[in-house]
Amino acid sequence: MKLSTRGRYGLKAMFQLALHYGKGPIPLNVIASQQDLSENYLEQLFSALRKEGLIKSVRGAQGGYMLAKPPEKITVGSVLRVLEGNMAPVECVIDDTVSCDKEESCVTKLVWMKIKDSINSVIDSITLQDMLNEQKNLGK
Amino acid sequence: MKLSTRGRYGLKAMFQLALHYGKGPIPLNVIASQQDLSENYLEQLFSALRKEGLIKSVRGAQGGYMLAKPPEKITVGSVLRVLEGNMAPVECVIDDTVSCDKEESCVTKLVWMKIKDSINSVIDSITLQDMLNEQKNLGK
DNA sequence: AGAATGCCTAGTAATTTAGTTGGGATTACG
DNA sequence: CGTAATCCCAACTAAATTACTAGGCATTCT
Repeated sequence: MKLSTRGRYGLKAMFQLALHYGKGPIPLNVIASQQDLSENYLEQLFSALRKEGLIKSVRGAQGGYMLAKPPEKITVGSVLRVLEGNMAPVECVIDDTVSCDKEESCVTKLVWMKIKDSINSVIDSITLQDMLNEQKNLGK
Repeated sequence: MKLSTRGRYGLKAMFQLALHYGKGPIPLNVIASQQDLSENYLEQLFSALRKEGLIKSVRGAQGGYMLAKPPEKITVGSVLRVLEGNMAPVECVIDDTVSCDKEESCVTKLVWMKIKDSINSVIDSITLQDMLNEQKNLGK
């Protein structure tokens, strides 16, 4: 049960934007080369993040990307959900609609729900600002 | 970040074995047909579970599989780790050895560790016996 | 005008997942 | 004793997903 590169690259890139928050846009190629990623691939991730309102872009020369909101308003969960889809371990616990035809009394479903809730409570409780703070502590 | 069918099928099958614990072996084809799965595929999962000592087999006619330990001694975590590998969301937090070349002060790694710890604390706290108990409650 | 950017869609290569096939070994039962 | 029921194992294949790559258009700063 692994995250894909979308979540991994994406969160790291968002953190870069957070480090630069308030100082104007950063072009994609800068982030891509800092992290040694394909610029075109990262672009796809940023496109999704932009459509969901987490970042905004400035087109044209001297353009680039920046956070659409201050780092304390962006949770890790919101980033990961854009890039990875909902963070449920199985389809049947994504939302509350009954999706599992067979079993009304499915015990494994209870397990999957507990896993889902636990993941979500972690990722929704961490903001980019928290990560910035942790970065400072690591430096010391 | 989804579980594969290995974890999903496998846990459900282990639960079936738990329901039958103490009553002799159940043949694979019974479980496979109950859950409408390929017998041969399920066999691969059981082979792994057997090698890890979670279930044991009786060969020959009237043979089958049974739990190797009572349901209260088998955690969901031990089952999922056999079938899905370690349950870390990224490679770099699987064990304590330094695997990430670049960054000593990698903030995203802290996030991944928190996710990992939270998943593991959930799955290690649920046993097959807990699932049996929950089943009873659902019935009421 | 031209260079530096973002925007978009479609293609493709690599990897992983989810099986399938088929033959062998063991054992209960008639 | 022989046959059917079972587990055991390894190799193959098909399908799906992931991770890019390619390339052209749109916008804007200088």
